[in-house]
Amino acid sequence: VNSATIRDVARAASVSVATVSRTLNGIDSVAEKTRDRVLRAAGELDYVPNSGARALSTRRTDTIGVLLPDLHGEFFSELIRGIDLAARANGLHLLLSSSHGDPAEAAAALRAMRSRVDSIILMLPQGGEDLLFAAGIGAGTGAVPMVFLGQAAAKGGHCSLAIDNYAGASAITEHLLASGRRRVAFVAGPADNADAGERLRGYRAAMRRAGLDERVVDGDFSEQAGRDAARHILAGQMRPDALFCANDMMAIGALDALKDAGVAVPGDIALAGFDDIPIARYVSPPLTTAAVPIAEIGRQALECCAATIAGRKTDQQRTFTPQLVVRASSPTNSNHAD
Amino acid sequence: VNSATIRDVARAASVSVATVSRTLNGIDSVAEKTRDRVLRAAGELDYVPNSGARALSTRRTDTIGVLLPDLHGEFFSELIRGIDLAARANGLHLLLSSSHGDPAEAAAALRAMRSRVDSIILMLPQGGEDLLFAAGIGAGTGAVPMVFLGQAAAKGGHCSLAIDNYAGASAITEHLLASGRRRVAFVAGPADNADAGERLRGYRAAMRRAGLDERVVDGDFSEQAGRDAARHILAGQMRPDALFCANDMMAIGALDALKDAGVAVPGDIALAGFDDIPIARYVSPPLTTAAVPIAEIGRQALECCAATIAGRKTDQQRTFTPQLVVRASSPTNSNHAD
DNA sequence: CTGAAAGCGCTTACAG
DNA sequence: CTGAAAGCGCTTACAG
Repeated sequence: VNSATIRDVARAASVSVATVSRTLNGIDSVAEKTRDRVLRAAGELDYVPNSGARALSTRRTDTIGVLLPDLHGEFFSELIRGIDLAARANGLHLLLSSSHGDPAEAAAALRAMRSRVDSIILMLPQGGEDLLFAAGIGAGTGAVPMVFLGQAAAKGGHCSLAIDNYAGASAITEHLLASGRRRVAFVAGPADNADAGERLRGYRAAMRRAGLDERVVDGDFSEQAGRDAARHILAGQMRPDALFCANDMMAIGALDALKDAGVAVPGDIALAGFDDIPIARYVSPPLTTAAVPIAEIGRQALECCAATIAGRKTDQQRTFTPQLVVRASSPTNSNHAD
Repeated sequence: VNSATIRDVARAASVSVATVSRTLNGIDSVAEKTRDRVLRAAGELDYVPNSGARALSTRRTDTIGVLLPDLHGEFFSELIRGIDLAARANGLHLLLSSSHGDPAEAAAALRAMRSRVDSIILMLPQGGEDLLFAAGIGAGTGAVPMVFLGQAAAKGGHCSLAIDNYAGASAITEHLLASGRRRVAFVAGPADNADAGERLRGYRAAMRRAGLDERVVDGDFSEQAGRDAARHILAGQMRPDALFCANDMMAIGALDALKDAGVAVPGDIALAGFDDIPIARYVSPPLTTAAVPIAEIGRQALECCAATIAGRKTDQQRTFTPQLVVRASSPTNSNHAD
């Protein structure tokens, strides 16, 4: 790769490299005429500063690292889109990586990112946050500022953007109950996932308040888990009249299994999910869910990074409350005859 | 950011920085004892080489740039996932960017990426390829090797992975005709999109071979465009008995609009899409489509980058033929009474 | 307003 | 087998 260097530009414009640097960085007073000459030379040579060299002297990479547990599906797609949008607006690059749910892998990825980014947006698969800090990552002054996604509490002065899963799950459950359902079952997410835990807690609290027994089936956020859960429930004796899945993907899987089994939704069983991923409105019947502003969270995460880099603020915790979206899978005025 | 530098490690191990470098890079003969000492020191200091500095002397960044027209939806999500998978396997980082369909923006992004990556995977929105080369990007010896996605022809020794859209669209159209449909309408993709153009060509050829009139409605790959197209067609006089959308998202939009209008699918109108994005099988009825191995293409694109960097090969053109997937939206034995 | 020079943290011939 | 030194391409006090 033989691109032009700052020296080539300096030579072409008959100035020192210092002057080229100053001109291109828009700082310092550079004579109008000199400036023009430099700019023209840079343009003709199609000069683009070498980012590695620049990073070496400025200690800024203008890059944000993004570490996600997975890159699969609509949720992460939306999140990345939101992050990308804000990154472009801030002139920042994005270094993307996924940890595939393995905390050790996440730690390794974080370490590899260290010198390549100014800040990191990360979403940890499990309660891996502690693990991370135990590994010495994120602590100390030498640490890269981080923005945690989906964790209720920010540690050591880092930003954190969380979803009020408890409130969202309570709202969904209450809606199902208000529509006349009584035997509301819940399909849980991964046991070690904080978001999933809160959703479970929200469901439980709402059932308790209504004086009803809870019914929890295991799941792992995958569409297949939803399918399995639905089958499991149909095989049991006390068939529920409503099924609340901890995320939309599982609800979609469950919907499929229910249809296969000839169970009417919402006629026999009302169905609800969580997230409001784009597909949610296209399945049939459209899915009731708790809408999480995914792209917006991504955008704010990036803005948080940008602010931290710019030295404007350091930490900040924000919680997004999901909005109940009632669709045909669980109509409000349930004509459900029990 | 005060991470340990190679000098710190050298000091701690009582050797020169050259020896540390050699040890960590696994090259050259380093005495067993020295090696152990260096490794221990590096471990204790949690040393990670500064990537910018390393890139400066090796001219390798171990990073692959990915430039996509958009980051929205399942298609790109799958693609990125495939790329990421292979990147991890090859110890490569991913720098992600989207051009939002603007060729000028794409050129700027490419330029900004230049010094940050060893190779670039890019998918151009329009016939922007020519535009790119006209802008001097990708030409010459100083150029970063690129892998083109979705373009039939590789330029200047770059790799290219393409989809045989023509074959896929022909197959879909022939399937619809074979199931007894005669008035097959086509909802086109963006006029300036090469993939979309080929799909249109495939549809046209199949209709011509069958001696039938074509019927093309404009679209742009968005779900909304599919909805609009369906409405447009229902408003017309000659109502088609099959609708073939240039991609799944439009088919899903069309499906929604058809349902709203009380039109039975496939009873009144058979429906087909293209891509086989994950949602395709979850809509009701499940969508007939031409399956494109999206993640696999992403994986191979990355492998192509890796191979080029390693100096193994330079160019290569591969074409993937989509596979016809018949689902309930257009059953083979159509009980369609015309 | 501009230039010479040091320094950012690495790698790699070149000696020894 | 190991070290001293040059060099990668930038930025930034420090002089002038």
